[in-house]
Amino acid sequence: MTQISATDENPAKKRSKTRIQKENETRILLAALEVFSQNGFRGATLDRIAATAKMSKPNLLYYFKSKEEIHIALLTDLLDVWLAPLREISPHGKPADEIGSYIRRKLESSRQFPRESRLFANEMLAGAPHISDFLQSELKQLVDEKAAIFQGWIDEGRLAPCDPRHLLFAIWSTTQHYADFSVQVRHVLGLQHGDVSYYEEAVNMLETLFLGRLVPPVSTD
Amino acid sequence: MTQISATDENPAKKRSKTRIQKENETRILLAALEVFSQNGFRGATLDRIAATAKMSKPNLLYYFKSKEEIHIALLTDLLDVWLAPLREISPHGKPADEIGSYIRRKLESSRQFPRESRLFANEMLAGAPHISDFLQSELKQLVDEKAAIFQGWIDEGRLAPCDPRHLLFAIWSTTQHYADFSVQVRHVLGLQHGDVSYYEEAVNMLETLFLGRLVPPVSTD
DNA sequence: TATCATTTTTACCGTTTGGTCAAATCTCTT
DNA sequence: AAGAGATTTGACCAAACGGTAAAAATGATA
Repeated sequence: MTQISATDENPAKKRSKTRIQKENETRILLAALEVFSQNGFRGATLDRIAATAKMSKPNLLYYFKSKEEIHIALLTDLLDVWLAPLREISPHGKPADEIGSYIRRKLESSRQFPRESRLFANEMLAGAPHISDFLQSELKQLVDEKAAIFQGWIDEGRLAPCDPRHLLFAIWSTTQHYADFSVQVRHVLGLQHGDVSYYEEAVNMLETLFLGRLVPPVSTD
Repeated sequence: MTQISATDENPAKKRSKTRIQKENETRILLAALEVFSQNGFRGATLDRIAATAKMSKPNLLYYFKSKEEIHIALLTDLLDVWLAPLREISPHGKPADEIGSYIRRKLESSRQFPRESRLFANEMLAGAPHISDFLQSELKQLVDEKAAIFQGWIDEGRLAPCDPRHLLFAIWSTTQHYADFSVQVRHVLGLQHGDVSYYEEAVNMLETLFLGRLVPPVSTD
């Protein structure tokens, strides 16, 4: 299985790209994102991607050699975007500020790139056949680094004792949920297709959850 | 698109089932769960399901008329299991007890039925083509009911002000994450394939998160 | 053990799938 | 306007796909 790292670059193999080349590659990747994010790699078909891109299948294959190459191109683009919000966490800020703004960044990322989020989720569900190297190297390293920051805050008593990496899991899952499970969210809230007005409520909920006290410390119970 | 409700029952259409019938249907559903949960409906193939069940494809189709029928059988079985932990939430308990035990039930469900969780997640990512009716009726109704309980606690000052339905989303996402994204969890934690020892840490994290105070109310910042 | 229903297999069908190829068309530069 | 390179198309292919038909094998029962 072909693997990907976040820092992949194609070091000037061929001549610079034509206008048509750039346009069509963009169209193809956009169409492929739509299809892959709904049906996963195996569930997606070149015919469907080509139809979505309003292009013939052989024409599509003129720009990308195979189905897998398209998928890999999408994932490679994704991985940097994926790490960006996490990279920004700084050891110098206040815990509440850093965690709060991380949550807002992740939530904003979910709202802006729901299909990218679902693409990633599909890859996870399939067992990460294309990005297990990335998970074990780049991601693990970055998580270890940021977890150390959290641990520092915990040691200083500025953050409740908890496993920092599981704290990250909780932030990832709650924020990405609004993209990956948006159908469920909308149906349960009684919203129309495409209505993403729930993101404002989501910010409030997650700030209450991660920064506030959900169950009052002194309860009447 | 064929739809499913949680309360589907097949009211004695045919004679009672043979021993072989029961055995083989079980084998097929188990194999199908394995395949569907990894690749989604479109990504799964009858050949692969048959191979996993160690059975010829026509033999498999002797027990289930079509690929969709197998999928529907799996989802139907799933939906009741899915609602069970939520149903148990009682208005008479203490908020912390009720929420805490709900989290533990959901987490236990993730540990015991990770493939079922991924089957559900795949259906969500695909836009819930088979269970949108379920989401809009049974699930929404139950969520409204339980959200009212939470709202009652909020009104009495026993639970921090928050949108109860989004609180449920947060619990769902964090608990199901350990099944749906288990590859990522294991890789980030540096665990081997199949090692699910992280569930103990997960319980601690989620109890701290939902019941405790993550960022101390009075901080040194 | 003969009988009948259940179960399994073999051979197949039409369609979809990922992908190729060569010819035709278009675009850009001179 | 011509030529070269880039782009697009239609015709095609082998394999995989979901599914069928009928015969063969097996199981239960009397």
